Amino acid sequence: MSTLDRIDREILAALQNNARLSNKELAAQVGLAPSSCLTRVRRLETEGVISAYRADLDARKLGLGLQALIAVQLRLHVGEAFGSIGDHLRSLPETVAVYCLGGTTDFLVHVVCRDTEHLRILTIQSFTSRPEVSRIETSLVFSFSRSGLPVERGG
Amino acid sequence: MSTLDRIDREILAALQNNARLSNKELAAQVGLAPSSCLTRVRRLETEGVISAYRADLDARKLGLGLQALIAVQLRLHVGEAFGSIGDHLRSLPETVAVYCLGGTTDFLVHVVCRDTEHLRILTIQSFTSRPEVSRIETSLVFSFSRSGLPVERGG
DNA sequence: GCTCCTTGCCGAATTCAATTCGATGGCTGT
DNA sequence: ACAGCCATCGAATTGAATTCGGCAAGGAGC
Repeated sequence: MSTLDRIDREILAALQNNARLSNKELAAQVGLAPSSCLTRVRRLETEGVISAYRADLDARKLGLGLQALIAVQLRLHVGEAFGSIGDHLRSLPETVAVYCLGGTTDFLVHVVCRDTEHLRILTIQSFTSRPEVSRIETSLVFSFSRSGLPVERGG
Repeated sequence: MSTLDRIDREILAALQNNARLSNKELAAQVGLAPSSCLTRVRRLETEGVISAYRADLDARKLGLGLQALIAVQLRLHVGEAFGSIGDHLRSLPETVAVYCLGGTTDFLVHVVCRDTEHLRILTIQSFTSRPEVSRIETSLVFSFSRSGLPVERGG
């Protein structure tokens, strides 16, 4: 796997900002011919530097106006169940992100809900009732913003 | 703004999964003619249901092998500085996501770093040294996974 | 019940982009 | 200096995006 030069990084920055940029426009932005640009994008894809292209949706416009972070602490003796509870948390439809952490909190789960009642039922049914779970702490998310990875000078 | 029907939701699910799906393929998946499908996608974009298209990059392949969550607690009397510290946190190149929370933790910041030394300097220079910040707590992120919003039956 | 109007769909025609491929020029190592 | 390698280019081709006119279904008003 080759190293990323300045143009690669410009490509990554541009696609991180707008994944639907046409190859022609992208090529113009980075100063390459479309064919050369396409070659680089393909390489970045196959090497896994670009892992996916995703559309970001507005949760509120989907009727999901409530977001929360749920900190999960497991019982001490459930080391072997670590993976399965992680899979469970990831598989919930309300789950947007799962962090597996070091420290007293084992998992931090970002969930979206319709309303507080939905959240209440979710915490009870999918978190507290699990035997591996020792305790949870739910925090309301007032706002959430995400940005891309820093692509300039990565090493 | 109109309500989302079953086909809209199929479009959203498909684009959430692969934002670079061609309009032709997308149309085939949802059972519409390409022209009709394009009309719907345009509507979802202008209405803001689709807020962005982003390329997901592999942090490790960019030389960013260390991720952390930094919980930030502000001093009691800095209500007016809430916005500015939030902007500061969001503007850091290492920042991937910022949660503004209710509870004892005011902000939770997801950062990516090259290594532990990078993280150490980041926490000191960009977090602890800020006057608005009362205390921080840094947790290592062992793994992180993100999924799309639930698009079927939104509420 | 009829008609008008709106809305969403289709498919052909057109425009434009993606992709392929052979040729060119620079770099590396010998 | 020479040979081999690699990334680039640009023309040609393929294929997709986009536009547009017409059609059919559904609802409102009469």
